[in-house]
Amino acid sequence: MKVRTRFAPSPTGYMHIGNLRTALYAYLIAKHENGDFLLRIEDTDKNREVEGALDIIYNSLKLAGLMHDEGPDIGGPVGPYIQSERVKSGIYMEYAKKLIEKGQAYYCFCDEERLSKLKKNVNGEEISFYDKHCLSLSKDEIEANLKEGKPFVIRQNNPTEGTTTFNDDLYGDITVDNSELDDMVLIKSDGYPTYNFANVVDDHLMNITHVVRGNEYLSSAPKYNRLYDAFGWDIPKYIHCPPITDESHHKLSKRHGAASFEDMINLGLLPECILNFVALLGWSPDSNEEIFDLNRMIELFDYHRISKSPAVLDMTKLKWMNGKYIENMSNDKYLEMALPYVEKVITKNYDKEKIAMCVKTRIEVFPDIPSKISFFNEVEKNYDKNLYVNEKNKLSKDDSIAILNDVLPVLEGINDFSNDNLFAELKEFGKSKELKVGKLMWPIRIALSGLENTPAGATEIASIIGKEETILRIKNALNYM
RNA sequence: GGCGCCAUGGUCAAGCGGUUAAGACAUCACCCUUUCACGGUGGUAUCACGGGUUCGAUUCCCGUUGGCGUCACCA
Repeated sequence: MKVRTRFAPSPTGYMHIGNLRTALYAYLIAKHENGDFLLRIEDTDKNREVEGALDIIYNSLKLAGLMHDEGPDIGGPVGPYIQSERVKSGIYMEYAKKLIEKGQAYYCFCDEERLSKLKKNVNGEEISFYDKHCLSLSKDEIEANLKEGKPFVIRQNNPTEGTTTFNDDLYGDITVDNSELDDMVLIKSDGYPTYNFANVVDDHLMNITHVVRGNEYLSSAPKYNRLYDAFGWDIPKYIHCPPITDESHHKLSKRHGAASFEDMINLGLLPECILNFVALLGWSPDSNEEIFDLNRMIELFDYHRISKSPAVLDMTKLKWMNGKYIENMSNDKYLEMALPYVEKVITKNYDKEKIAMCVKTRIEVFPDIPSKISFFNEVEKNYDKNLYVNEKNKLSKDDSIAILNDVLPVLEGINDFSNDNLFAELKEFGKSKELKVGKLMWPIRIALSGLENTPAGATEIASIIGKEETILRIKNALNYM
């Protein structure tokens, strides 16, 4: 049988990073076996509709490169792929009624008031459990209520004794007492199905073979199994994924800063890097590889190696990885992405490509660029004069002043300001003064940049800003001291 | 609170009865160097605890502790 997986988000308006990983794993499971990956929209809660949410889902998947084979936008043989549209055809109600006939579900007319009486408060948390009140309604009573137009829901009828077992490919067999199984609502009073019901019906109707989802569904999975059994349907393989958390082991939330795919994109992280990183949060390949593109992931992916325990998202490593991606980029692609950031701060007529190349191995995200290169455009006024003291080179401030004074006429005499030539000439000059290259270059670099750390050496900077500016900056430095 | 799941360094993790307990990020030291970064070498640091089972447990079983999830007409 062909492997078919699905990503089934509800349109909430953003792509949580855990969701993205779920989508990725579902995609990889399918593609590793040349199967189908489908997109289904679970919009059965009309109160939570968010405008533009659908576009965010499409755009995120596209950006991540997770192209679906069937979905609302491209159609497919088992559509429609939006649950609110499926509702219109009446399928959920139809299947719910089948369940009622089988005695596996029943009408419930309880109102909110009665329901609220069933609630208990445990440690400040509201907990409810339905008491099967409406299960005992006679056929006549039900008919009368229905005829009267009384609002109703349809509930699953779960046994109160015995146990139910389901199997997850990662977690193995999990058995729970049926007394734990609440009679959950299948069809809401507005006629829409709940997630609990719709996902079972649709996964079956769409021939899904592997159900991939977060492990917050682990505790309701037995109830889903009872639904499959009641219908006589084959139960798909379950793969419940562990959560991704923040440093304090809480679920990543919006306030954490970067909980969603778009948050991370906005931070300047590359989509392919985010995908790569997130794949490794809860899964690892057989080999020691850890930087790979989507195609390589498809090759390597074995879902049996997905971990069962939660993973903390480490921003530091994510950024490190992004730096690796930038480093490994072709120069053409790199320049295309870097240049806009360079142009933001460099207004003078310098070689912007050269400047961009200076920072290629020194940035983690593109937005790091401006702060690293702004000195090319202009030296910060009141920089710290103590920078002219450098212990490692045994350099005092007076040494620096002397070097700058000595080197000024030398530079004035050089016309070829290419890096190679400058370096050669200055090295030669240093030799005559018995100055080590490091010691000689230090004050020059400080004078040209006003910074302790720069993305380029003294002569590289000089070659970029040119002779005139180099000499000007050294004179300014001397005046400043 | 009931039920369920989970538990290897600060973090991601490999391991699936016998290992000097991989690798990566972070961290520290040194090397390289025209500063920083990159790169290189090396170091510090992990099997939550207590019982079993076994000739032998990080690995299997039970318990404890801790964390997380769930208990909606949300998904």
